[in-house]
Amino acid sequence: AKASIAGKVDEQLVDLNAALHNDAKVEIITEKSPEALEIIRHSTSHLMAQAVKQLFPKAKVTIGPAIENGFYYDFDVDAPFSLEDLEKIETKMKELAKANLKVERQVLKKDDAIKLFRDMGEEYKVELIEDLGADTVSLYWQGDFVDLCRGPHLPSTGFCKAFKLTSIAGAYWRGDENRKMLQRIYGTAFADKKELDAYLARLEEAKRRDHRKLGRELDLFSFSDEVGAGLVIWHPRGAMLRTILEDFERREHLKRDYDIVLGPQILKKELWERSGHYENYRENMYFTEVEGQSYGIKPMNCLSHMMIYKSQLRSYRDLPLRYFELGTVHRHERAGVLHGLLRVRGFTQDDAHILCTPEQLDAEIKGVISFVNDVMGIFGFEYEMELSTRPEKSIGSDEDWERATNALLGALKDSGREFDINEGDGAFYGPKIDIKLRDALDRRWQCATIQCDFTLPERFDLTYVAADGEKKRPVMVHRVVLGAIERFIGVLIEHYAGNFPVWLSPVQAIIVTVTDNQIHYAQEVYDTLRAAGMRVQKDFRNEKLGFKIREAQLQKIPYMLVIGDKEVETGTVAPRFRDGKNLTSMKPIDFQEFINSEVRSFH
RNA sequence: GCCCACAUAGCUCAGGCGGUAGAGCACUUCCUUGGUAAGGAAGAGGUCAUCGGUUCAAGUCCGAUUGUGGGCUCCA
Repeated sequence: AKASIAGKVDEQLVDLNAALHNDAKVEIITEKSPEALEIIRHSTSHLMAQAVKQLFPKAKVTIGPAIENGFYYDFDVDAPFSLEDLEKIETKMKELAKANLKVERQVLKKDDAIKLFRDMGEEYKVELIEDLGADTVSLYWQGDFVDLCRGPHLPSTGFCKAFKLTSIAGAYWRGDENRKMLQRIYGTAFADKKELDAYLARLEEAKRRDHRKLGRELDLFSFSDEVGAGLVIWHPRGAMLRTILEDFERREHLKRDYDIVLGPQILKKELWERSGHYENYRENMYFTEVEGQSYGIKPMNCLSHMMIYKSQLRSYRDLPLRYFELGTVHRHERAGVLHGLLRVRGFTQDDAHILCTPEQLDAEIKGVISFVNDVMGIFGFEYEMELSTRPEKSIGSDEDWERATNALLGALKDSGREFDINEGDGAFYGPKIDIKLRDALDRRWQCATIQCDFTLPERFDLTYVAADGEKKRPVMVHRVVLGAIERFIGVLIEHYAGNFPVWLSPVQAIIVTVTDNQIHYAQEVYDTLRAAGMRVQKDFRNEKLGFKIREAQLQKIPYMLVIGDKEVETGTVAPRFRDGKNLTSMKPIDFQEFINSEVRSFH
């Protein structure tokens, strides 16, 4: 039987025992309802706060919401929590859940609530109530514990049946780095143990696929203390993977009428001052000074592209111009944010800048969205789009911002897909569309972005001659499809768990001999396939076949071509796929054709 | 940048209360020529991240630095 845990009255979530009025539209929320998880997690966070208050009476409570995969609660404590504390808290939570304390809602006048929390020494709650600005607030009691909360909550603590505390972290009060750092405890909760276990298993799977682990095991890349944090060193197989992606990108861009361009790594500081980057982004840039001239190592590629535009007088007949560059940039990311390939200091963007007339803007943005859609499909990613609007720290006129925002909005609406709006999340020079892909484990990653910019063309006085002979200002669109190649490869590794499709595999096949007797023939096969452009490797070592198969399997090489006496006699190879399936023997030339057909389906 | 934790052989990890290091895999050599996920033996490998301090004595205790992990803030 499904237990009822809350209710919905006139589309509002309420406690199960909420008062009803005539004509109310009533719905019961059970443990299996889509709304249930959030309530369960929120109530579990209260349960955790109660446990913490009992074990650490001096701890001050702040906030504790449900989040995507669980919940957290922030506490102000004298000493940080330890891992042992976490276990104690979890044990205490189980006790409190077993006691099945009734959870009760109480509505108080603002001043009474402030007095209540002030008397308890809970100054964070006082601040929250004061900022709410409401006349009355609701509180939730369970045993001796009370928390300021909108609700709804589970009827009693016994409904918290499957939870686990997962980690401790520091977190700023109200997310402000100038305010006090609190201690946050993360946990997760589900309706039952089975769902909790499934979630924990998914975490294990994510750990197994971690691109940092696979990157080392598959010998793709490394980092070095001596080189510096956040700077990737690509090993042969990783560099091959990158090259395949880059070749793919060049082809796809040429198909869509982009021009490939290339700018220098360092540009004079004065240019960055003119673009506004020096003003807005200086502390994240690297500079180098020679003979009294300061240069900025580029953190983005747009300035060279604008120089190309400015190198001649442009006519409206030339537009749109689409400049594409696999542009390597350096950004001094703060030490604490670096993370494997996903957040680095030196990386290469598949960057393009489209310069067009205002009339062409809609079509160009639509073109980029369709480009992104094609590429995501090839890698098997679902994705979601978000529009980010003007932030507080920004440059440009209200009029330009409105025009740019409308252009993006129009293209999004025309795409026929759903999208979210992030108010105030745009770049300092313009609004943007962010595209977040979903990988095989349903995690979201930001890769593609489309940014509208009316500011840089103004600052650099970009113009074109319109049909009427007047000089006009072009619009600039910054866009990436994969984003940073480094990050995209990190996501790809985890998405495929290292089992890249054949067209992406750095090594597509490995030739494995059974004994030394076949080396001569095997070498011929190797040379033939290499010459035909296949990424093939050889393993002619004096080891048992089983051992060599195991190693190739662990390297996740798609095809193993076994050559024994039989194959030498018949002039064939015996292919085995990495899933363990053996294919029928075929001539090397036929195998090459077989692989090609698989690869061709992607482009 | 902030909070917490961590740093021992190429990799994964052991090393009570301070007394100059150990395993498995990988590597090298030899034996083995074996048909689809580990054949056998021997050998070589470490300024215990770096710098400084305490101590008769420091992987071990303390501090700083660098790097890494989980978060927070940030991501033009």
